[in-house]
Amino acid sequence: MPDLNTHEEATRDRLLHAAGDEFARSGFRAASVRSICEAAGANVSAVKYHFGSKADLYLAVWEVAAGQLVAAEPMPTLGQFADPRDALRAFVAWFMRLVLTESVTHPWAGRLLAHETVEPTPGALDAFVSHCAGPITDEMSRIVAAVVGRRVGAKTHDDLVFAVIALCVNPKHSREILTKLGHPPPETRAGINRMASIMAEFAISGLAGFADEEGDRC
Amino acid sequence: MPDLNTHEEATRDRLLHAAGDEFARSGFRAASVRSICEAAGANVSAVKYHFGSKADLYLAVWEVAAGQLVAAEPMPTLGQFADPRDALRAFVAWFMRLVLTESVTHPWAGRLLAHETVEPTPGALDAFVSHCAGPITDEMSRIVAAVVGRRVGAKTHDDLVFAVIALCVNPKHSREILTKLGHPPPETRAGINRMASIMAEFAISGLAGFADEEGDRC
DNA sequence: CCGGAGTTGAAACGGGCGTTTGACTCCGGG
DNA sequence: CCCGGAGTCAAACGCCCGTTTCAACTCCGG
Repeated sequence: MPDLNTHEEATRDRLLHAAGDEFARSGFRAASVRSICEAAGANVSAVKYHFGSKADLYLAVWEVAAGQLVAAEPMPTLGQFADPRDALRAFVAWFMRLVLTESVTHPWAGRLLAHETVEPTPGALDAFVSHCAGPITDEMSRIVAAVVGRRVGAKTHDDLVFAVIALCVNPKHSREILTKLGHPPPETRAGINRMASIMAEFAISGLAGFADEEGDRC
Repeated sequence: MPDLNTHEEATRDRLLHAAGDEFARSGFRAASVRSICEAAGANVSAVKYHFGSKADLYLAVWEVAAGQLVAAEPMPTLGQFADPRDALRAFVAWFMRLVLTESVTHPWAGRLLAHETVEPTPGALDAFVSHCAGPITDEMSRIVAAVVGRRVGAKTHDDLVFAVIALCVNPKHSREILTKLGHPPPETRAGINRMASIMAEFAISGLAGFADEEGDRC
């Protein structure tokens, strides 16, 4: 019997942590119960015993991830900044750190969100939307509205919101092809912040074009 | 025996078309040989007989897709436009139509590209990069450089190129979650063009911010 | 009529998956 | 002392996958 964790961490907790790492790295579908259990040093039947099924284990991971999320650095909100553009800068940096940081100690939520976005898990989609994607999208929507200032159509507004979100999450979605093309996404905190500031300025200027009609010349 | 296509279209061609549709819809991994053969009205062993394996069938589909791509409307290039911003507008619209149009008669390449970007197929990645992703990225790079005008760092330049690409492909990658959030990507040609024009203006203004240092005010 | 090449068909193979089973150990309480 | 629940384990189940086998069929020149 491996005594390394016998009383330090129960099988249930080891499974939860191994599953969180695996799901955050590979997504629900690509992660396998066997590899999770191997990483946790547990038997495959322990998943059924402690959680019920792979899907239930995934939901349990989501609960932990939500807790990590609020425990880690909080989501910046529009009200905290005098200039809405500063809010957008802070939000983009926060979001990209959340999605791109691969460290084991980092909250799983951002990477889980990235996987769910590309390949939703039917049973977990609603919880994911209401607890994670929804709040992030709502705050981004408020910030975009404040930056644009002018009234734009609802459809156009949503397009712009998801355009900014696209700038943040695309490096994660396209990680492998970007690496193949010689432009791998940043991994360090400094590198992520650097890219985030570029994306934020790009977004601010882009949104400004919708604030003053056709303001690309002046 | 189903006489609907007995001599109209050989089994090999039926397989190729069914596979193209399935791969374009679901990607390589999610598409199954059995469902492709069912759609083609062929036996599973026909894949081995005519192509060798699922991976070889996929490569054959890529060859057809490349042919469809050049046969359909050609990729806009920088040199065709007096104003590089018009080139970017045309390119974004062309790219988004390529990626988002789900019609059966539409070239498979754009949707295959979207799937390969998110989840590369090891054996096909090199061919995909050199024949599809590479040329598109290169042309986008030239257009971005022309729109920005000013010399920016190579890293920043690449970030901006992939930012514009992200604006084009993200609606495809995030289709299901966007639909869940009440903002489904456009399906019709008119809807795609409308969204493309918004993304293009967003990109043009965003790039302009890098052309004149901090030109978000004037 | 024949025979072989080209093609198709049903069935099975081997492997990975999530899940389930049933026996085993351990341990506190009647 | 025995009991019974908690936890763990190896093994197997059923399913789907890509692949393979091999018999049967079609077609056509000799």
